[in-house]
Amino acid sequence: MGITIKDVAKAANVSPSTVSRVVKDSPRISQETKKRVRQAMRELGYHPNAMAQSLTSKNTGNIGIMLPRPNDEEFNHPFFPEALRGISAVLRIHDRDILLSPAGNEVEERRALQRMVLSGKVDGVVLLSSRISDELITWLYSINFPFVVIGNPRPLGLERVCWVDNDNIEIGRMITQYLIDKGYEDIGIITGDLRFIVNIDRLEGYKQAMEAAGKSTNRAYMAEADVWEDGGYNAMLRILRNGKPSAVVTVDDLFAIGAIRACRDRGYSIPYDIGVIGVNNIGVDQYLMPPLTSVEIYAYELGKSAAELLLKRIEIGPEYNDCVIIHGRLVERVSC
Amino acid sequence: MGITIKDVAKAANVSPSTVSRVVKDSPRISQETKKRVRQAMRELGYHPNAMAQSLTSKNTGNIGIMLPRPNDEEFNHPFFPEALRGISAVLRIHDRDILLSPAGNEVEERRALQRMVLSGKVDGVVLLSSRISDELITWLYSINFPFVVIGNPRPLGLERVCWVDNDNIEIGRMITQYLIDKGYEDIGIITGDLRFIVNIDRLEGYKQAMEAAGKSTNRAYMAEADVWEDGGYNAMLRILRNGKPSAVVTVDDLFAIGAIRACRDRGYSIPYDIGVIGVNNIGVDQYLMPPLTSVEIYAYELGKSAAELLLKRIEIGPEYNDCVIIHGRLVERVSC
DNA sequence: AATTGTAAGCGCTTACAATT
DNA sequence: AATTGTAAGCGCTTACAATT
Repeated sequence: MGITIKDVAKAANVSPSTVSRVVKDSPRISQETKKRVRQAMRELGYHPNAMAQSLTSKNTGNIGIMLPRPNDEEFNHPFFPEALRGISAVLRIHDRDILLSPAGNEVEERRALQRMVLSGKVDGVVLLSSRISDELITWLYSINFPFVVIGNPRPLGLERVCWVDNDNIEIGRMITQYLIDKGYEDIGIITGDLRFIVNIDRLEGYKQAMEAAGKSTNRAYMAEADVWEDGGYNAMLRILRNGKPSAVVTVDDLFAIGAIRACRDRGYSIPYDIGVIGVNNIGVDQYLMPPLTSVEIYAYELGKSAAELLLKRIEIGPEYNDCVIIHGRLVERVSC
Repeated sequence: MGITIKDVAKAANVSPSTVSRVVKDSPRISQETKKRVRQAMRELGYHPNAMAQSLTSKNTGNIGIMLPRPNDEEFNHPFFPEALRGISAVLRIHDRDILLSPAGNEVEERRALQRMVLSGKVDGVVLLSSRISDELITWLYSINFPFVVIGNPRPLGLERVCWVDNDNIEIGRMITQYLIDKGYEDIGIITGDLRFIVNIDRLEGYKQAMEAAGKSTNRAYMAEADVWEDGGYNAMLRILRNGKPSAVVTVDDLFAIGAIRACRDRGYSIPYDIGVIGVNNIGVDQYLMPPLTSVEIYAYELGKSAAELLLKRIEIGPEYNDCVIIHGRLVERVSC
């Protein structure tokens, strides 16, 4: 700390602007000068001051990420580190850093985002949370700030947002169809919070597949889970109070894990008495008893594509917008 | 974007310095002036430019976090989101943001840290990775930059580093002792990579407990696992090739999950043929078959304490240093 | 003594001018 | 035409001066 462009300039016997140009490797500077300046930089241990650079150049090199709120249970889902990995992979190449603004609740979240954006700490934002409220999206949209959402902003009817998502209706259909093809008769479903589009869509896919197979959906075999394993456990218990489905579609592996436990606690064995299928293909799936059939949703790719779209959006400007849909792949194991 | 302190000054009919003081709620400004200036700020939609503030005030409001490298398998361990939650919880209160520098490998990691620090993008750093090489620690130490490590820097012999950790020798002792008390005879162990202090320590605890009980440790029943479930699976298989221990200590639940599967694949049932115990008390533990006995290590608290120490270190200066040791708590379930 | 303003400076970038 | 320098400016902070 302390060595500035001026010190280097003096040492290399050039003007500060020349040093600045050498730092950015400008073609306007001759090779000999560059050599001399770089030499001086090395000798003095010069490092550009990022804040000064940002102030003058108007870009920060930072991308803001809105994770689910750390207070929410969502935060602990393996999806997020995986998506974050994907984002990191591309930001790394472009020499950008990630800025996280810790927020405990919805109000803080909105304020955190506004501060990040309005105080100029980031060049763009990725909204990595299905619960992300329309509010954040519409606001960013309205001020024309670069952002991309991981999830489907379809209900907002905004034409030019960048987004990346799985085809969750398709995934709902896929897992339901798989059970149907296996010959299961009465197929129930455990969804997550139905204020999330991802859950609405997977449920919709389930309904479509059931209908296409000429099966009626039975409300007694449908339950909305709240939080992960416990939520899945309780939801399954509620279903079992109404009767015994032959199989159960679950919109998330963590729900499936809870549901399986509930079945077992009621004396049912998986997959013989009840088949169970999940979504996400999380790490433990193949080590569960029985190994859980699931859908790989490619969270890493989701993150990667999101970062790529955002970078393009930043570079090209508001006239750019695009979306990427990533298809799931069923991973067959033995739980159904 | 666009509204500066000067615009507000003009609108409120004061000087820029007055506006600046109002922003920081300086006691040197009268209530009436504050009111008037704030009014103007609201009307114009003023937001302070964070970069300019940082440039002049010499602090950024950002804390850098070195997560394990996203390319490493470690990155996907539930420990990290949990520790991150704890860090977030305290940074939120102090209105600080988190800066992550994506790094794919060791070299990039070092460069990322150096850039973060030397370019002045952060006021302090938390090293959240047991593999974090001494190099990073000793460097930060040598330049007197505020940092805290989650993990035990003991081998470096640096006197004044801030750190936070479990007592991993104690944890190793605790889980081994638990098996001994349960009457298990031949107790093996699956450790992780022994270049990590956490693993060395837990192994040490195991040895201490065995010795104290007058049991000899059997190299045939000791294995080093590489990556998580698969690593635990393979390690257990290697042990079973040498014979059948009556129980196995595992330094991580993910290893335990793999190990249990390996036992089952060889026809052994848990806990009747082989007892298994893990460490970390991850979310799925109680939903496993059988539910896994483990040790709660309070990753959230670890993160929280780390952030608190770091903030103090930043505020007070290099003469401050402290460490926090968080004790594990055994969570009894049915796997042993 | 309490309140406000002046002006320099933080460390860069970049339009424009100057030099060869 | 190729290379370098001058100087203003980015949006703040803060020591010091000035005013009441």
